[in-house]
Amino acid sequence: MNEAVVTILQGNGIQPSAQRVAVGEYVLRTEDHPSADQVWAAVRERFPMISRATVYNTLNLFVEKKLLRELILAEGRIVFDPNLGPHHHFIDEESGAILDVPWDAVSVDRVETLPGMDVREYQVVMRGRRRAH
Amino acid sequence: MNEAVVTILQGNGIQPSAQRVAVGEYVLRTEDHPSADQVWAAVRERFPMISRATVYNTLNLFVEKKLLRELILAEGRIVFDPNLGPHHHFIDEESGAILDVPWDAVSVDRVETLPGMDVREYQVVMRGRRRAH
DNA sequence: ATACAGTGTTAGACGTAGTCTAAAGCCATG
DNA sequence: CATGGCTTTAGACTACGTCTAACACTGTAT
Repeated sequence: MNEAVVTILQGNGIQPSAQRVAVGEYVLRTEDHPSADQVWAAVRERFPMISRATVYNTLNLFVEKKLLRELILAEGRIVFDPNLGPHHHFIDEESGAILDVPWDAVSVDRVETLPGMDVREYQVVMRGRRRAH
Repeated sequence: MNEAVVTILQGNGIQPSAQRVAVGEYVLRTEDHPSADQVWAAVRERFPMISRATVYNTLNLFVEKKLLRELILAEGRIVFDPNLGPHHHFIDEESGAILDVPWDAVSVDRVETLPGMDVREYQVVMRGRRRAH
């Protein structure tokens, strides 16, 4: 078992079972924005007998305990983002890949003053093509 | 048959069948952001024998012909937005309602200069609570 | 050691959203 | 009124996610 992940789980009030650690080892480290079934597939490579329900339960538990954030911006699916700090998202229309965009890379104004709305959080969602830079 | 809708469909190269006009009468006028099944339910009230597949086919046709825009920001579902001009979106966390926010109500800077990304379109997605104003 | 309680895991059933398919219907044209 | 092309239909199918009920594991009290 990975000690670092065990510590993170315990620090957030989660019993570190073998299955939860296996899910955490993958999903808390990845730079991707995997869907639940992608997490299931990745974890099964090292833990072949883990069940679908356990992976879904564990992901929902991690979201509840704020180890992951749920994003709803890819094609009709929920994906998970271990990057908890505020940031924006860029979706590559060619591959469907979701990239993080640093919070300070774009600036947004006047969100706080919208009439009739208490904005608790916001982000810019961009779509386009990746290119060489 | 609603003449205005018939004209819109014909002007966009769509044969105005009775079913397509019925879908158009609802979805091209609404201020809501209905899901496909909500459109199906609404249209069936006046056209009870219309099939699910026809509604889905028609919505996809409208999107392809640019009469509707597809949004992927509600809870795991695709919704349709007849407001084609650029605008932002506010999601009321209490009710799940999606509200349009005028393009000029917020300002966004430096999107064009992101290294490695050709941004073709973008929008600000806000979440929070509605309040009296 | 043994029983028990509480937590976690499992397979599979289920619900919902959306797509696909094959057959049938409609309608303009010759 | 036969033909061909487009449209619609019901239902099968797929994918994603949740739920359920049984089972397994762990730790504590006896």
